[in-house]
Amino acid sequence: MATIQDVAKRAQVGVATVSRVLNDSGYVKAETKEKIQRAIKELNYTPNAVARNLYHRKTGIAALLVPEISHPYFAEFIDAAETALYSYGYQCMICNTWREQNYEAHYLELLKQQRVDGIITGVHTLDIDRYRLIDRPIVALDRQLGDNIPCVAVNHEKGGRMAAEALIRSGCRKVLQVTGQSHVSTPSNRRHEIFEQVMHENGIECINYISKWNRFSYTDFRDAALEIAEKYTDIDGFFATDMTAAALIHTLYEKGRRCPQDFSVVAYDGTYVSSLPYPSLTTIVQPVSELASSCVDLLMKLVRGEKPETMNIRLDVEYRQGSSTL
Amino acid sequence: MATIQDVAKRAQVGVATVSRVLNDSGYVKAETKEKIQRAIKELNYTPNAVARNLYHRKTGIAALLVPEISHPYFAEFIDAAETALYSYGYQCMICNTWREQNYEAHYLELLKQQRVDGIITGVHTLDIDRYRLIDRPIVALDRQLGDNIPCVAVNHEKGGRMAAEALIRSGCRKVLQVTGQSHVSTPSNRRHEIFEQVMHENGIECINYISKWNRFSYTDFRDAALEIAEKYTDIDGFFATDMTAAALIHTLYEKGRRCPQDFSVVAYDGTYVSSLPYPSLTTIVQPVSELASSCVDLLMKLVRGEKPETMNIRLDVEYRQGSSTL
DNA sequence: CCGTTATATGGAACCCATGCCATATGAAAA
DNA sequence: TTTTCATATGGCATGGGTTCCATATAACGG
Repeated sequence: MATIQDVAKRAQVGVATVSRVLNDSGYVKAETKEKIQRAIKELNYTPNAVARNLYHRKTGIAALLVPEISHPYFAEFIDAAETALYSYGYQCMICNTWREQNYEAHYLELLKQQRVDGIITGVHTLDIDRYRLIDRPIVALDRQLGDNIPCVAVNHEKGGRMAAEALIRSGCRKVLQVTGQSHVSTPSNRRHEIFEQVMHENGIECINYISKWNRFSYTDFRDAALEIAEKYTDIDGFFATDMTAAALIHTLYEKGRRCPQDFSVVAYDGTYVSSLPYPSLTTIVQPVSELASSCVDLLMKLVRGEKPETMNIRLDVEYRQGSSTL
Repeated sequence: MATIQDVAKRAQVGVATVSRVLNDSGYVKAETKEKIQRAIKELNYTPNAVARNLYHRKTGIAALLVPEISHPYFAEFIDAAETALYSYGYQCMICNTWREQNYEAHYLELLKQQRVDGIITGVHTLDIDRYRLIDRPIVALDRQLGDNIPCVAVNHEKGGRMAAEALIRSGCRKVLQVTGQSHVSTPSNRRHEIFEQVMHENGIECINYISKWNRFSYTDFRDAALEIAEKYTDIDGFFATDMTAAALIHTLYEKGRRCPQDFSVVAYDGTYVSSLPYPSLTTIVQPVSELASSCVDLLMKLVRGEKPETMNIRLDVEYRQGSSTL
């Protein structure tokens, strides 16, 4: 590919003058400018951003670490984050960690090498300490990564409470919630603690089913739903994320149990998945787009060297009534 | 951040020697090596990939152009592509074009500047000519971009035929297919031509409904489904992509029409969405992961400067029986 | 003991831009 | 006429690595 030297040679000027034209800075005679622009076109020249980035010590790239891109929650998150980054003139790199420490660690190292200007991490497997050594701006989604890394999340306490209350209103007497198997304590796990607490306060038995999958795959959800259907025949209320909730409804339907007549379901997340099953899901909705743009806004602040007003952003959840509860 | 100069100074050696240690090349005394590694650790030094990339004239980055990240088809595609790229030691940049020429053009320019090593494009809005000037390796998903850009797609003719035959087997007498509004002729549009053709061969009336949305949003799909439900009351067979098919089933159900008793539906794509509605969808499945890894394999070949054996890769589609047809 | 080779290290050009500084010209001000 | 300033342009250090080449010492065979 042509370089600025080639352009300078062809236009018979110095590289500095070409640079001035490229960046529209300093004095350049109109005539000279034309000559240079002609040379640029003739050579199909495009400035090398790598060289620019080296000089300016910034890349214009931000990275997103997610456990799984095709999970609807993260797909929507990435979608919104990319759009927000674009509006800041930033490009977006994605890193799929598959919930594995190795991937996460390797990617962090890679991103540090690539000198990305900032990182938004939505993964939870790696130790906090590993993040300390990455001296780039970082924003965490749904995870507390120490004192100097801001955390963006929704109000999961409220979400867990809303879910519990919806099932109680729906008349449930014995409920089950499907929880993740996360080792680290994340804000999002709080919803399960609150959910259980509210149930106990109301004298309702609450079973915690710990999911075993670590891939987003409908067949895994179905398998879990089948196991639940066989093991717990007397549950009349479920709390799970969108996809698992959908799998539960379908699986139990095949066992002859109708939702919402025989049992109720409250889902969590509120991705488009919640409108697909029949009956449609009553869901606690996370404002994914707002989460993403908050992360990006915050990250851009860090990139500019500004101090964020708060290290903990908590957005509100929303209750969306579907047909899976009474 | 520390540079190789800092490391050299601290270890009291030349930068060349440090470089040798970093790249494990040439001769370095064990003692010196240790000294250098100590300095690296003490300074928390990480080599600057931007500088490396500049010298080597390659970035180790590939870019994915997609119309919309959160669309399940593309989310799964990106997911698989990222994984494949990772196995080649490549990082993945994503660009959301929202089906707009401006975004697509702007991103192409940006990617050229950033000197990404390769581009996989899954978007169709921009003129072919614009791709000629991007002298980087490109692979196109589902689109013919001239003679020297390879195209990866599924056998859409077969897909369209299978869909038609499924509806015929299901006893349909008047069918409707929901098509995109694409201006450019893409391999994927072929399925609609074949579908219509097969219907006519069998003396079955076929209506083409051209979708108006250009965002992936369930409410848009529902609106379209509502319009269809009201305008065409005598249709007993539908052909549409997963999400639209789901919306049709739900909307018609609310109008008192049961699937598959009163009408049949064949969906296209075969993302996880097809397992969510009730009844589950009979679908023509595109092997999205294989499409993605084919694109990546092909792109890596181009990056290495090899000539691909074929400029047209066609993968097979699969018929998956659900409960939305008889 | 000397020429040859393996080992060990550093200097400097190179990758491709940017932008400071030096230099040169023409015009306006003094 | 001389000083001053706006205009115009080019040279070169800089950013942070890599690698070729030059140089130096130690080990080895003859």
